[in-house]
Amino acid sequence: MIITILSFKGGVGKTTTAVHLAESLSKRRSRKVVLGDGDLNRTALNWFQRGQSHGIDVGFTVFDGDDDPPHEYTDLVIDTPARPGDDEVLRLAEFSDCLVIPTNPAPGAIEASIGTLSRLRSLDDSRYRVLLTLVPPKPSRRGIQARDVLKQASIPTFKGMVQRRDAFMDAELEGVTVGMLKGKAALSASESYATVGQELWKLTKERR
Amino acid sequence: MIITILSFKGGVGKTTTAVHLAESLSKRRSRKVVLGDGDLNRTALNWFQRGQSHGIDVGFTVFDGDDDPPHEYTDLVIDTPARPGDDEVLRLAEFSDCLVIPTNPAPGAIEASIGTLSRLRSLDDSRYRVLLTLVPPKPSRRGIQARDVLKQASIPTFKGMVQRRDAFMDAELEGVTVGMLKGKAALSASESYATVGQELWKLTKERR
Amino acid sequence: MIITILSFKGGVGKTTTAVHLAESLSKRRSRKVVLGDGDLNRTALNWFQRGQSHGIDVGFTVFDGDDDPPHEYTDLVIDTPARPGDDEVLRLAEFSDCLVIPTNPAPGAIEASIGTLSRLRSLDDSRYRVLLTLVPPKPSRRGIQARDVLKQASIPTFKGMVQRRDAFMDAELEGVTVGMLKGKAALSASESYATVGQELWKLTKERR
Amino acid sequence: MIITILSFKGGVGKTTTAVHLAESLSKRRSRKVVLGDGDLNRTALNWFQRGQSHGIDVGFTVFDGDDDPPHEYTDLVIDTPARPGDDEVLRLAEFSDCLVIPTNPAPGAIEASIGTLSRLRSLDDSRYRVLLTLVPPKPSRRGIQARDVLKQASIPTFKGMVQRRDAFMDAELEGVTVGMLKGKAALSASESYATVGQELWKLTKERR
DNA sequence: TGAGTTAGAATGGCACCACCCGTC
DNA sequence: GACGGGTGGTGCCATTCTAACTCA
Repeated sequence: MIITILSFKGGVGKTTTAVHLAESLSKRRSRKVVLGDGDLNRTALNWFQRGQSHGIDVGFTVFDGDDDPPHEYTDLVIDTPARPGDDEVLRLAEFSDCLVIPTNPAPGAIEASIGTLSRLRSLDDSRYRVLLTLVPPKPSRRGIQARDVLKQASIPTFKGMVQRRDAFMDAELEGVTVGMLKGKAALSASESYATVGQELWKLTKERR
Repeated sequence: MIITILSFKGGVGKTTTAVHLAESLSKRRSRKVVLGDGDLNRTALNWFQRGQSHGIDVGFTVFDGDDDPPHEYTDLVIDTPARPGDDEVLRLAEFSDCLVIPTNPAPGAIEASIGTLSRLRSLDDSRYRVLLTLVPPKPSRRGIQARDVLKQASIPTFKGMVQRRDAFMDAELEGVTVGMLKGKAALSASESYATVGQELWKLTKERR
Repeated sequence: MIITILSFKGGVGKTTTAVHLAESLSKRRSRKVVLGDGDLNRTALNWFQRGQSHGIDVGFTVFDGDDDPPHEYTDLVIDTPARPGDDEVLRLAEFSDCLVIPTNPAPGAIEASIGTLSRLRSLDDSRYRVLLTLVPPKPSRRGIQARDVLKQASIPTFKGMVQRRDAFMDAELEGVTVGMLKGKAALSASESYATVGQELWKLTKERR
Repeated sequence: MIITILSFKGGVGKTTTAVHLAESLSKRRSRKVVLGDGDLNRTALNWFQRGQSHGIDVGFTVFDGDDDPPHEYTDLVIDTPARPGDDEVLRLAEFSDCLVIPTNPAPGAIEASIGTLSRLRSLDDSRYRVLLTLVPPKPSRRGIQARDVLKQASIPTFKGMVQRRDAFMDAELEGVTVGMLKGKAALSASESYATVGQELWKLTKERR
């Protein structure tokens, strides 16, 4: 299975999403997951470089997107560079079982996603999902409002949203996934991606 | 005076910084400020397109970075596309009175800034400043820690930091600057950029 | 008042003693204390260099022992290089109100102190004191045994002893004194030097 | 084979390391080990002077570093005076099969080692190893943290670390090595140096 | 419109428990 | 083998700040 993560704006948690969806997949029975880091900053590679020095195993393999992938895997998660062109998006959609498009609730990011995705009407709705990330905690309704705006533009979204949490920064700093950190906040953060991973799993069921 | 806003990662508040520093400059006596939107998403243009329909004047002019600037101005603020190359940074520094480099406290953004800036040792320290943006509110020490890390890498930073606040999203949504919104939060947000603007003004004093 | 810290072996807490006795003195009313770092590694200077970057004031001034001391002070604490010769010890004793000789309970350190000090019979007993440092915690009797051995050689010691504690490493790492750290351990560590400082104050009473 | 023990700070267990590595070597088949005491306090000579009166044989010979070594030996361990200069270190490295640099986890000692060793970039990495000594027992993470710091400065360390134990003082007091004492603590202490001795043996394999 | 209230996030302080060392 | 002490980890509470809601 091939999952491609892309976004039309930077800083929306693209690499965080790639890493944690890869982890979510790798926890399923007899799945060998590899994560291809195609980001220009090589954020995912840097992420786990910090952890490898502490001898930590995350359950999946990260490789440079410019290199060939490892020989054997069941699932490939691709972290793409930001701002792909329209044809590039269509090509990636053709190539992948599902496009995951993380977007934070900022007007600019939402607008960029809507602008591009409503232009690409040839995209199959079951082939992609927008994931709301960096959502402010609960008294704020930014997340729900953003999802409403996307729904009104008939753009499919994940039901699950990922809250904005310092634990994600901690995880990146330590070179691990949030699930490997201790504490209530980390657990909650981990669960949010687990939920999204489950949605993704169901969505791609018939294509496996 | 020419102020160039650049960043090595997306989603760190580059356009927000450009807009509010332009506003801060435009409030000084007999200054005519123009903001050149060079961002690939044209975020700044979209921002004020929303406001213009409400007949709002923000005190400065925004123009497409691919076009020529308006004929008369005293200060030019440039919002650049993300991820400039090393030579591009040096060229912009040569061209500008000051580079402003917004960075959020996430490890990836800090690392990208340090990586590039410590490589460019030919950069004059008085020619650029890193601005910490999207800083979590006070119980969190992420902002101070990030500034310490930058200081340790002997990278000059603005003393003032910009907190993460929903008011900035509101402002973008309304097509105005935060200073035009009501409420305590908006006032505080506006003041943080005013402080940075003052630092910037002092910094570029001798070059005016 | 001039207090000179010397030792006949390295790694017995000489700089730690100098720093915390300087602090103890500086807490007395209207005392201006300066600490001269004569150690070859400049440990005391490095110590507070770490703290100064955080804008911390320790209540006394540290200066390079090769330079002239600051103009105005009431008390001068000198951290000397290790292993002074016999004549050097006598010269320092002449020059100072009190020699403080930190020694840990290891056989080699005790032996070195006894060897040198019992050779220097011309030393006035009120002019110097051995301070037992890095003493293992209470079930261990190393500290008391060491003090007995010194007493048997009729070498004057401080009644107070300084326990071995991780808090001292923490303080050095943070560039502060233990009294500035939080926690029960740090408080206890701070009190032990306060006690020694009080003994030292009484001892040098008639010479002030 | 020539093993040189040196350190940039005093009181880090230099002589203890020299003695126990000499013992470790002397236990190998058909090895005649001599230990040259170059320390200014002649700690090693004093150490075994205490034991010789009890008619104890430690398996290797200790001689004064200012004298000529005994005529026949296969391995020479040298206990040097503290704080060698840069050129002295290079000369000793040239002269020896391996430099062993004991360092305790105190900030000052670690810093001194890093400062000197990272300056001497001409040193062959296979020619020296830092040995962490006097490491606090297990709940404390000082040892591991210190090793991480050294690793980050790309300074090679022994994998084995030597814990801080009263048994080492007992051994020095009795004039024997820890392996000759009874009790669980002494056994554990002995094993830690045996492990380091094994690492050292493998490291110098090709040079023998 | 403005003040007070509420929920949630994040840090700091605190007590409690586990592990290990050294003595009896 | 039992006990006292140091160190680190965990869980709990208090504090501070944000954003939304409510009431006058």
